[in-house]
Amino acid sequence: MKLTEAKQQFISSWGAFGTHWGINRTMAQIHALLLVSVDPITQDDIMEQLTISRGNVNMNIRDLIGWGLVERVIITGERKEYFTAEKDIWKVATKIIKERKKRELDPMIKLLAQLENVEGDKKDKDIKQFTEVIGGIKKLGSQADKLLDVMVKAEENWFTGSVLKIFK
Amino acid sequence: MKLTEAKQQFISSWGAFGTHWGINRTMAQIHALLLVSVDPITQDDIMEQLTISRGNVNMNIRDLIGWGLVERVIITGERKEYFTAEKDIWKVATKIIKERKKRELDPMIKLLAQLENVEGDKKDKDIKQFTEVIGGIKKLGSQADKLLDVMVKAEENWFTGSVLKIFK
DNA sequence: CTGAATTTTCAAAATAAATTGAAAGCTAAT
DNA sequence: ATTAGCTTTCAATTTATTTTGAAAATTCAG
Repeated sequence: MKLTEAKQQFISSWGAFGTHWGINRTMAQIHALLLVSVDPITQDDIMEQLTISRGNVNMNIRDLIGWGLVERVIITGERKEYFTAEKDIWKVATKIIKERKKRELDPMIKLLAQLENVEGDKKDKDIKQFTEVIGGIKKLGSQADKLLDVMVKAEENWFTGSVLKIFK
Repeated sequence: MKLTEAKQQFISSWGAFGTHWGINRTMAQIHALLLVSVDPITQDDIMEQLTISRGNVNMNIRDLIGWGLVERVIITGERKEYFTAEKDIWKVATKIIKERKKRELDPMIKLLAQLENVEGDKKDKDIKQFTEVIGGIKKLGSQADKLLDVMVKAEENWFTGSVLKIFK
């Protein structure tokens, strides 16, 4: 496979994968394009390469910047803004984990904690089952939360090493 | 908060969370309803409680069964089918992990492996950067894959224990 | 300050995804 | 073999999400 074809394939597949994870297809594609672009590129470059509108590029780029995955680059002498993506995949992963944890996992745990305090007789069959299920999810969520915290703070080789160690 | 209100809250929030993870809102709500229902319930019960159509319930229930999260229950003497959800959250989590790994992570790693074999001079700047990025994602994906494999095979207390151990 | 270049916004349009409901398909009892 | 009771399917509709593109806002050079 040729490089151009491979890049194209990567961009389109990355977009498809994104949709399975609650990520907008175009955002994932823009991210993919920036990942495989050696030098910073402009909004016009992105519009052209992915054949999407200016507004679309602009909104998604800002989202990606919000996720800390892309940043603006000022090129002296140039009027236009250039963009570049973080290429270190471990950093990309930790940023995504950190952000999703904050946006989704943390609020969920908070909600579950509230639901656990349902009023009524704790010995009642229905209440018992409800608090057990909610408590179980909360516990699992908190555990995952802690694990992800450790991962985010750790170095990539910690991840690699620990996993391999588990296998002996 | 009263039990009925808490259940309602859980169902609607669980549905909302689902959408952030690429899961259809209604499927998540049906799952939530089954999680907090002590006894098995019928399609009609679900239709009524969530005010959704028969077809919708049927399709999503079948999907949930496909994920191994819900199962049919035959109640002797009853003509209707009843449904019940796995209540052990650890089992729920491992089933979801196993299934998403198979459906999404594994194919992604396979694709990346193909893209790594892009033809051309490995010293070429563009090719080098491309294979580095793809290789990095593949490595991270494989590592995650292995970690998830271990988790799925392990017991819940392994997860809890290991995490706590990391904290010393 | 002026205006050309560029970025941002957002209502409207297009597209994609979820939902309905009625018809068709089963199944089990008689 | 018939049929009532229940389940499944899927084309049509509704709803939700994404995308567009032109206008407004911003930026910066002269």
